[in-house]
Amino acid sequence: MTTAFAQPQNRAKTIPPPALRTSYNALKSHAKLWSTASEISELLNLPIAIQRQTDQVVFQHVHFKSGQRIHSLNQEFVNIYLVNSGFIKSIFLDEFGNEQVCHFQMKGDLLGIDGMHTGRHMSEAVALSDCDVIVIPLLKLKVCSCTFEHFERAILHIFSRQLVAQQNRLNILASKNAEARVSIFLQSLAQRFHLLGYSQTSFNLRMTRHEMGSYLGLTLETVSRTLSLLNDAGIISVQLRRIVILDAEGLKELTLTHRDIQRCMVKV
Amino acid sequence: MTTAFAQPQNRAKTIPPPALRTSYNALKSHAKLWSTASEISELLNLPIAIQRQTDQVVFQHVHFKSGQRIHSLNQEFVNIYLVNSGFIKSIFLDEFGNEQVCHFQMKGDLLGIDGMHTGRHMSEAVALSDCDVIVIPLLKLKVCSCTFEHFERAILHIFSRQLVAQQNRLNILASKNAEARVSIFLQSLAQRFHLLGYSQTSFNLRMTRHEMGSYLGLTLETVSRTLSLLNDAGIISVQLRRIVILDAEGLKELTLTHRDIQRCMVKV
DNA sequence: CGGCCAATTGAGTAGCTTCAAACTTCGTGG
DNA sequence: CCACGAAGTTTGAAGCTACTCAATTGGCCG
Repeated sequence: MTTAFAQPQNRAKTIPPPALRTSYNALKSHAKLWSTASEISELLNLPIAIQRQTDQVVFQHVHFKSGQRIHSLNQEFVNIYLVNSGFIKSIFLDEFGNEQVCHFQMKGDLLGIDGMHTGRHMSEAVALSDCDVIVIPLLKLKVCSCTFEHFERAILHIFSRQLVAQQNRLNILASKNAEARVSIFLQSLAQRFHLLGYSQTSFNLRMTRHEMGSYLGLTLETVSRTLSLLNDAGIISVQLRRIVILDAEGLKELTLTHRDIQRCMVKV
Repeated sequence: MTTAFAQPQNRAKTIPPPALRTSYNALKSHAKLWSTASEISELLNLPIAIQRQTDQVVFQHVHFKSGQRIHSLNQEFVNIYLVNSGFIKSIFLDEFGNEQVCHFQMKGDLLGIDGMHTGRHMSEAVALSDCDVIVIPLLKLKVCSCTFEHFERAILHIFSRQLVAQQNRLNILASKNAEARVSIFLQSLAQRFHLLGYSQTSFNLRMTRHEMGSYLGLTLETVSRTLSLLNDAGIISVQLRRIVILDAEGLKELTLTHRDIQRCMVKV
């Protein structure tokens, strides 16, 4: 039985901001405290499994309340975090402390790998709902190298996956208009909810218009306007954070910019 | 003595497009054919060195002429590539075959890691000048696991570094205007040339305005106009692809958008 | 020289941002 | 319980940035 790694200090250290988000703790019931490497592998949806012989090692789960920080800027890199339930944003702070949303993580997504290279986290992660997070003490794992080796290989795949995903986002920011960006975002959310077994046509956004805008490279007003537009067009129904996708096909069509269509015509 | 991995078929297979770029083969003279893992580690500028005992393994260098493909879309993922000399663009092709430039690679940069996750390359890499590229057959390395293990650890760091770099680009595309984007781009190029021992104030661009625009999320006209603007302001001198940075401080100041300054003021 | 491609420059416009105001929701404290 | 304030959202009007379309110039190569 290999040792387990306690990480309780993180939980209480960061005080949540006064604003308490709309909590949605549907998942809070099946609270687990420990996960094996196999379970983690499954959660990560990896092509190669982290091998079973490492299942003596178990990883601690930590709960975060809405608004709490999972890790913060310049914090020493010790752990990576795997979301088991809840919704998290990771943000990048520029020279002036303006936040730029990097990603929204949910079940099965990994956090905090940005700290590996420099040894310090380059970003912050903040819970947008109550969360259950598996703490993987990557550096300490080096000690029992048999486990680490498998983990490294797994993480390599995840990195590759994330790099491709980032690439995709770059392309979107570089070439799509507001309508396309928002509809791609909604579709992506819908798909992610679907994969987790939730409705893909009806869901609650967990982020503000501002956070959405930051993620999509738009202002909050443009996001709001675009949502209203899709609403008026009958493609979706928007009621504050409640989204219902009424016309999935129509939404898909919007991902093509005027520009895309023209370029397509030229080729044909 | 472990085996070395030949990879000659790549060289001749892809025919270069008719347009032959302005070649600038200053580095062509010290043509090497093989590199050890230590040499590679140094080239990659890694915090942890790939260990010396792996130096029995050597890696083949392959030459590419300007316009040739290093790897192409959907090609099976076998190798990753480390640039030893020359200038390369990696591009992403969208649904219509429009290219979106992901990155410009030069000495010490890695190519092709995007293929790891799916087993096929998600992007293409095209030489913008004559290049010398070290071929690292990542998958075959798994056989002699002692080497692979060290490599994996090294590559993990590189991935982390690249993810942070991508994050940065995302922030730029999401929040900076044309002026800021172009000046950040020029500064980044200047610094990279500097690190390689070249002049950081005077260099040749190896890419077209279109490619620059694609990378920066701008049209070629906007790039051209912005360069002319910086030229007229006396901050740089532009003569087609020849760039001279006249006022590095002035260039740095341009990286702050009107928007940034306002937000900064509000905070103070 | 002519053809081709890259780059520059201009004019007009679409789309997003900015600024501003009104409204809703939610939590807090009287 | 209601009033209040803070934060989030919506919507309008005006302005500006970057895009589109178009014409021209300059290099390069056959």
